[in-house]
Amino acid sequence: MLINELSKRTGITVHTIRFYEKSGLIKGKRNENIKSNKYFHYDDESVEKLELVRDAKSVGFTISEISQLMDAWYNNKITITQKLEVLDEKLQSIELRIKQLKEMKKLISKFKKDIEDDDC
Amino acid sequence: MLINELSKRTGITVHTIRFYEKSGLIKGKRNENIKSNKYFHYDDESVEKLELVRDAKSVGFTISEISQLMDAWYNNKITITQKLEVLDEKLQSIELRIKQLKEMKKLISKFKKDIEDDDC
DNA sequence: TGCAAGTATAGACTATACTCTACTCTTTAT
DNA sequence: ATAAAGAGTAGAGTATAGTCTATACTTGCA
Repeated sequence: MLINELSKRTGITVHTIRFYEKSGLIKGKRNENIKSNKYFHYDDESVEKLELVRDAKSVGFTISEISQLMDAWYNNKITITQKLEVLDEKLQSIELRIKQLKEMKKLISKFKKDIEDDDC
Repeated sequence: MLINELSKRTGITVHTIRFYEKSGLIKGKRNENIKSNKYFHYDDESVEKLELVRDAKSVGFTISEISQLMDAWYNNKITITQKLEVLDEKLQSIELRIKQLKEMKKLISKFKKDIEDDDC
């Protein structure tokens, strides 16, 4: 599929997809048999990757962290040990974030309760 | 206390504190009796606020979201109903983030397991 | 008294993550 | 055949959140 369809399938704009391509998150392939244009072709893996990007972004991962995750997911040039290291690191940072969010939740809830009590 | 002490107490640089002041997160007070300088004076509330800024930032809140929280915490110009609205909204966004983080955790754990199983 | 250290303001600079514009070339539909 | 739509590249512009520099004034200590 070309970039327009990839965009429609993922809901990510063509501009942003090109930005991700430049950032190395996804890679379109040019068809060697077609000499008339330089269009990039994308497969289902690109869709999958962009969905991962969207999910990882929503939990606060940066492009460079997502890049690391992508390598663990798809890159066969790094060893299994290295992959597991990246994944464990990300799991730990997720745990920490959950912990911090729960603390913030407690703080806001407490403050909310204080306001409600003062009101009576 | 002056900005230097506030910086030492919170671990936030003088530059960043000034940036937060410009952004409206904290407000130093000038002493009307002192005509020779325009130094800002800060109290314990400023320390408290900067600690809240730090905690809220660590869970991914933006400056403008933190600004809203600050208003709910300290600003008496908005009604209790409005304060509770802001707090409920933030609680909901925290819940959502926790949910998303747990999903991402599950995804990474599953992928980790797949790698470990393939290894055997 | 002098000068290093502290304070304020304005504005430049950086990094991240887009977002958009200009320009060129290709494809497709009429 | 031609014009709109789509694709590519380069580079400019935007928003957020700082970070740093220059300049000028004030304070505190030897």
